[in-house]
Amino acid sequence: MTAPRVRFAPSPTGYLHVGGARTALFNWLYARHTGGTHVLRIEDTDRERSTEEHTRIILDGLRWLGITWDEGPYFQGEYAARHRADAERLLAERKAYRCFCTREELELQRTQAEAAGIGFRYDRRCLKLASEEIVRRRDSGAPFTIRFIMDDQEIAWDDAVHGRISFQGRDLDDFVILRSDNTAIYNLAVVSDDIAMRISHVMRGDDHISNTPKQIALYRALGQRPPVFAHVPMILGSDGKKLSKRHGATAVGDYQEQGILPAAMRNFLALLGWSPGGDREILAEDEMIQLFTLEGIQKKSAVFDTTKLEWMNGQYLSALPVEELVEPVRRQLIRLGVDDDRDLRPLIESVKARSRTILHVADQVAVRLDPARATLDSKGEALIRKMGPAFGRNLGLAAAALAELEDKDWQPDQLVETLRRVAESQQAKLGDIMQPVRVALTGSTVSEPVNELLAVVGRERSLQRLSEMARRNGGVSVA
RNA sequence: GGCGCUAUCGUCUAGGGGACUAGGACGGGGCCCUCUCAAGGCCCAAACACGGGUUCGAAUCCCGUUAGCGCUACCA
Repeated sequence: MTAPRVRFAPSPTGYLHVGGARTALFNWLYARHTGGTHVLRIEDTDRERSTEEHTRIILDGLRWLGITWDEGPYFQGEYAARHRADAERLLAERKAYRCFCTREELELQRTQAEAAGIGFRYDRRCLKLASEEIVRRRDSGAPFTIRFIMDDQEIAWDDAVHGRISFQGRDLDDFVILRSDNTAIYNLAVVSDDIAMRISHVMRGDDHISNTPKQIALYRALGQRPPVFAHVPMILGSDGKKLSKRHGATAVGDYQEQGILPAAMRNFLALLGWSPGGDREILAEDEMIQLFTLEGIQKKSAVFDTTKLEWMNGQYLSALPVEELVEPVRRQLIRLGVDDDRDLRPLIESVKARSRTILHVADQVAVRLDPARATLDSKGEALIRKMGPAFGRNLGLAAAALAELEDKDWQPDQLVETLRRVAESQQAKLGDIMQPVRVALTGSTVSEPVNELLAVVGRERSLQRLSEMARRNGGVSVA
């Protein structure tokens, strides 16, 4: 058996949708798993909606996810001549015919059928035209499309994910394969290209299932054996409807913006509609490739769960070496208006375990670079209210004690010792000293251990902020 | 309306006739750890859509019902 040839064939009429990205991922995984070839083909035959900008965004999104291709990108628009030749060949072999019906006429027939409660099926009136009539109309310059003759027999195939699927030819109508402007319609273009590119496995969303019998008929009419079809389930929004803009972020670029790591996105997408069997959740690229099979693809559509994506991103974030986060975090800091040339590594290290996205890391790093940026959140406010005057007083005492430490002693061990002594001298719980410090420095009651926080913020900035907050809350300033 | 696809915890899923008291993960709840949170560990709640078969035995095979979704263009 020769190595499979698969393709990802997006149309550049919008951004790279997560559903498309997942289809691309499956194709890529299958190619890598089998040692096959992954072909990228841009289906830009819808001239009205296709743009180069969209093509660029799709390519960028694939690269970001680490999805590579071995051939292409090919552009479908460049094969118009072959599409036309295929249509004309079918016409010459009497497997297709010219249709002179206008859009208006067809629209009328459709609405009439609808009103009668019957499904519309083209009535083949142009197939019945006498040949002199056809010649006459053609010579008079009347525009026409080319329609493919659908036979009435059953068309069935063994889908690699669904098993046997069967349609009756009589339920399908003679569909248009070539527009009156001589350009191919989707079904013809796809089949023509897949034949030319020797595609052996067509993996695509299962919203294409109903196109498949038409395409199989086309393969046969063109004297070719159809490829293996694998229809992968769709991705739904949380309401169970097809994922769309209404559901918020649907483009791969949106998640990149939100600080999701490509490896996390890839892992999450792989597990949406595919399972390696067993309990595996976090899968490295090579494991994914090794374990990927068509049999593991789910039949049922899957709901995109952002919360789980973020959890997975958190997993990747904490496993990632700090070095690899420095650049993405610095980029984000600049967008936040923070330009500081300090070494970010210790700061990232101290916050990344508590973060789910790069944005979240950057926000926290920004506050540690400059505690004056800290804004009180509801939990911080609640603590101040709850502690009353003790908040400012304890803060003042802590600041005074910490001020005694010299720069070289501003280390986690000494810091925690100092604060413990303050607590003991006041016969206060450690938390009553620690929490005000935490709130003063971060605005919230949540952070890394306070001693680490102080160390990372640094002596000068910490003392300044602590005194400031103590003063503002009725405590004694030491600065 | 027609045609097609699908159906296990709220969500992602494991499960291929007996190993099912239906497992894992996210999310939720609790406990431990602890200055807080996260992480980690332990625990709890939570599902085989319904009805018929087949079989000694069905989440698993078959049929029907219901529901959801997709397609039904000179879009892709």
